[in-house]
Amino acid sequence: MASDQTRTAILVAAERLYADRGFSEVTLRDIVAEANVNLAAVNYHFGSKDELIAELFVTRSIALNRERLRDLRAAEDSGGGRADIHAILRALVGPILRGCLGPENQRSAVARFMIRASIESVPPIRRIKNKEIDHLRKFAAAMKRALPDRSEVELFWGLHFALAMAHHTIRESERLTKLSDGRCDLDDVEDVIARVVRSAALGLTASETAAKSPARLSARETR
Amino acid sequence: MASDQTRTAILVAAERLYADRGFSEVTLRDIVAEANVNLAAVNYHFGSKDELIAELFVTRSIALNRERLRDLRAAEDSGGGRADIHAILRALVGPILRGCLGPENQRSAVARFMIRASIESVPPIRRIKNKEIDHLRKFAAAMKRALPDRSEVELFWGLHFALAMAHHTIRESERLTKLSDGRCDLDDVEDVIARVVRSAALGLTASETAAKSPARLSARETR
DNA sequence: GTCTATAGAATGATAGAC
DNA sequence: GTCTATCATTCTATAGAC
Repeated sequence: MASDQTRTAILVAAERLYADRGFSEVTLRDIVAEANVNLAAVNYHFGSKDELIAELFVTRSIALNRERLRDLRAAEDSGGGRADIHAILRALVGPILRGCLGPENQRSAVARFMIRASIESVPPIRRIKNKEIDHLRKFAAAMKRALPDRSEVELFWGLHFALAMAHHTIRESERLTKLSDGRCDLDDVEDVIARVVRSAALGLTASETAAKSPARLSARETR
Repeated sequence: MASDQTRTAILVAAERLYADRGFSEVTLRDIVAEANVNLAAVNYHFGSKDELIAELFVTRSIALNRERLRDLRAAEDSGGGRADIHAILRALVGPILRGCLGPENQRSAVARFMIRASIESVPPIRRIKNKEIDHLRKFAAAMKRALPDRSEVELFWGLHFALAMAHHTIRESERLTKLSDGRCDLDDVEDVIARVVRSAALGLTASETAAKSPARLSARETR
């Protein structure tokens, strides 16, 4: 049972250090020093540095996905099995944005770790992300119920763009703040969520005819 | 002058290997073997592994930014100093999407390198990206000329979301293909560009009143 | 100036004693 | 399960040949 103590100590120390400094800047020796355990303990309990990162990320991803699905179910239940498209998109992007944005000092080690995982795309994390497709399919299905007249291709693109805006906002929050001289307020998380949801929903509900306009031929004379 | 040969050989080999395997999977020894030069030559010509990556990325970024600005100028010139918002957004996201999407076998080592740079966000590349703000300001200014009635905050968010959709599509193209069972065609680059431009422009031109709706209070009972 | 050979410091991983 | 000692590999730095 002493094993569990060591194991947990490593996980806690690793998450804190990765959140603060990033994956590439933290060595196994840093982690074992912070956790007050032996260097070989990491390899014994997790197998490798990559598997340690993977375990951390899997744990946090499961919690995030559970939160998303709870919000989605709540939205569909309150709509009698068919949720509003805004509520669906809000369930998709709300939890991750709430965890990763907001005033600096309020962000937990958990959220800061997830930001790192989003920014520094290391191999073990990429492998896990590729398995999230089943989870996303549940949202695609809910969107189909909300907008039965939309083609599935359009729905997939809308889902994709919603995630794009949410993740990019997390990844590049610093740049957006600088670019706008602080006028874009990234600490107002609910405002950010509303913007992402509104923008993604607009693309899904606006008249489709504009999509195939010949505008694509303008402004290009070379190549 | 033999220096230039060695230098160039290192750059060519490094770009090819990084494009194929990713930054974390390629060692300096792999690069010097591919380039048929000595290990220390890398340090002599570039100082460190990070500076080699930085030089590669800077070169490619400059070329990309030049292409973007050329498209932007062309759009503004043909509109008498005020371009259509669609043309501006197209100049912003078109060049990078054309370089990084399209049929697998048509993607050059250059484009594949830029994809890697976009996916595996290593420290030297992050540092450079943070300096791109001046470049983006030129697009923000053009957007202000195109939509003088829009608040600057809205314009910055629109610019940000356009980049979000473009970059996320490059990063997660594989996942979108799998999620949609191949129904979202990422080889049709001009269609992807049209979708991104349309979606971003919609958010900027649609009636603003919806942005601050009370919908943000729905579907959340906990936390 | 240009490049090579070689040494140094640090990292992830492992074998084997306890 | 835990720990010490050690390995192979990596990036970096430098002395000195051409």
